Amino acid sequence: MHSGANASPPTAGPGRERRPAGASPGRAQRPTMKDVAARAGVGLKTVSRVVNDEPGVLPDTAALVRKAIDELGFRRNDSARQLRTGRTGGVGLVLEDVADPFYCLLAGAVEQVARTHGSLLFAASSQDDPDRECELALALCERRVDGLIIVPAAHDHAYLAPELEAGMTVVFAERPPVNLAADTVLADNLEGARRGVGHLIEHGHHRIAFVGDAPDSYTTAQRLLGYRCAMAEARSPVDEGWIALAPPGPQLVRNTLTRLLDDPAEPVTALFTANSQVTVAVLRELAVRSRGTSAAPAPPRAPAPPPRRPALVGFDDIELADLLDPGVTVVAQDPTALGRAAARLLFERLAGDDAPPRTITLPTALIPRGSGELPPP
Amino acid sequence: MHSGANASPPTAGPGRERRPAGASPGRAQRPTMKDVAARAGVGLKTVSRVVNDEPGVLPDTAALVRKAIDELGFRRNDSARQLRTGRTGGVGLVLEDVADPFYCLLAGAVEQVARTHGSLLFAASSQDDPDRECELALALCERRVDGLIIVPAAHDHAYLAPELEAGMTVVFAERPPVNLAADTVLADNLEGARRGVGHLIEHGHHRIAFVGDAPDSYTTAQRLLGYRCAMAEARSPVDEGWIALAPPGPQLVRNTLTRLLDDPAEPVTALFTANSQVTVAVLRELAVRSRGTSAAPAPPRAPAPPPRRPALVGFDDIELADLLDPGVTVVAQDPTALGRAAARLLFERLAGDDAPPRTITLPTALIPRGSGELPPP
DNA sequence: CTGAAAGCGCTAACAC
DNA sequence: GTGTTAGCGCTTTCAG
Repeated sequence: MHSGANASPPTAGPGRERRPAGASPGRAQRPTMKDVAARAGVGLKTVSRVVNDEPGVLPDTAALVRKAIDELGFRRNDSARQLRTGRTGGVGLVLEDVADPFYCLLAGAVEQVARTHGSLLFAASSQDDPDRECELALALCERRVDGLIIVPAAHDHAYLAPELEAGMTVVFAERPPVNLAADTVLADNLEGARRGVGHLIEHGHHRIAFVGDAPDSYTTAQRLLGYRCAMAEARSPVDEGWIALAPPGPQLVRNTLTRLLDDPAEPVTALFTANSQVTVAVLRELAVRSRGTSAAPAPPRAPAPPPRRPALVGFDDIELADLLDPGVTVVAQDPTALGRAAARLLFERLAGDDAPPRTITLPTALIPRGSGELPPP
Repeated sequence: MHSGANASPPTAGPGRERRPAGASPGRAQRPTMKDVAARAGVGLKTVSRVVNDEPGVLPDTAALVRKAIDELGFRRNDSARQLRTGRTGGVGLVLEDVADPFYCLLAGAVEQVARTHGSLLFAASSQDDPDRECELALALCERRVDGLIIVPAAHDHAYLAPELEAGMTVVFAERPPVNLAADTVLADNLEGARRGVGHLIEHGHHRIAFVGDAPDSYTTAQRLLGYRCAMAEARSPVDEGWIALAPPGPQLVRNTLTRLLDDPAEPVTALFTANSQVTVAVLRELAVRSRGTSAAPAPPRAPAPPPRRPALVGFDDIELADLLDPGVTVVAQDPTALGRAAARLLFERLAGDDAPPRTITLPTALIPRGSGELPPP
């Protein structure tokens, strides 16, 4: 094809039919650069130059090549390019769940930064399963992503050590890695919780419960620490019974609230909920309790005294928190900022930054909306 | 290396140092199958067999190979594998925004299905920009994803015709393609809107407004059609002034509501909001109006009569809709079901289904929560 | 300015 | 059972 005999007009060639005899009829074979070169009557490298906008091609030659490309419907095969260049133009993101409204904001930020660097995003959900995190992270390494951002589910990240040694760039977000030194971006969980609980204390509360979920979660542990700090600073003794750590199922939350709020002797007057899932579960239960109290006994004519509602501050902002009554006061961390910082750090590393691993801590914001400013009875 | 001279003990080799002299110190060179083969003292193909769990390798040999793999920290390079096999084990998803709570549910479902087929997910946000959709879709084609799911932003999908011809599998979700025949998964927008508006009519409303955003959006158009159907079926005349089509910015929404609700002659008594963004914007504005009416003039002692609140049914479910007061009645489409159906369809095609393009329409669900059951004044 | 040749790391065909 | 060879489609190197 590349011999001097190939003197026929470039546009007149019938096109090479490369599909093997047995190929399925639906799956057409894609043309390659070689095909384009043949069609345009130029060398392979010239096509490559045109496709990659490299200089040193006569405009006329380039036009010829582009014509062939369009006619053939050629599209460069990135697998081959990646194999040769070593860069994939992709970053991997492993997090708990892409469908979660919190994490999808993080993912969105990562994608946006990646885009400015010409990279596409692999999004993978670990479902908070350590094995799955490992499996996904390694699958992404196998795909030779340029870099990896991980929101850890695993409690040991030694499995990544060989990858780091082999040159993989990894940044952890929201939770730090265990048994591994790597860049990390965190929210200031302890300080945020301290301020949130401090806010309740400022509004006159002393008997404040901490409602969290998994006790072995890093963020919950940090936030609990913040709670203890705030209480200690206020010289408020903590009853260990006020600390509820259980998955936020409706029944469990109900029991917890009953125990905390309906204790005739010493009910708590305020709740600090340790993350958005818990906050929502608690809000739902509080709503049920309100309805249960007011619906049956109070006739609609007399405005029933609203059932005593505990003050509430939640960690993590939640959608429509401002439209609820009362508005939900929260300690908001910014998942977008988290993702953006992690992605930026990643691309700095990819650009050659060799400094020792860094940890970036992002501030949280206290947003008063009503629920956290309710006074004690 | 592979000549007969290579008779040294397999495990004793110093390991090939393949890093070129000028390589940056941080980026180590990854070992290849060839390195593993040398280290284990076996042939390349044997390593390949072990890595791919192919049969026909003596357990002892396999153990030897695995040892070398671990020692070297070998991980198969998927780019090379992809180049050879033609399959990438990746699917692409182009949608408006991965950070959107609606679309991230769709993305989560796609990822979950992909996972059962051993595929990873590329998630890309078009930001509803036609050019960006095109750019991303073609970039994914260049990467030779096994298949592509697109939530269209573009108004013309002819640009994908060469890709389809070349064998790319594409499924459209939520909105149909234009100028292209391809598989599509839609929600029953028209019927959903018809039922939602019908619900308001059943509750005694006749003067019902339709509040949507972009008038050129497929979904808005379909839902408006559903609105007109319902009104026509009820023999309720439609005042074209009730149809508000504008982006849901706060000021615009405020003006719209003022026009619709404060008309002293003939205010509408109910609102049908055409998607979740509009619904939320309207709810926010209604809340402001309530506060504005009750805060200033009414002293806290006398329970001010609640400002007349229009009934409201929204298209799309929204987070915490049940906790608002009143609860928000919605016509819910199931983004997870949408994503799952699209992904399943995609993998059926990849498995060889050659039938002509199909369109799947998914039902919607009317969820009464209070706002849609408010009677007219 | 252009092109031929080498090879990225792997798998598919065949040797042995 | 195991090894050798020949590419996959591209970029790199170096020669015209």
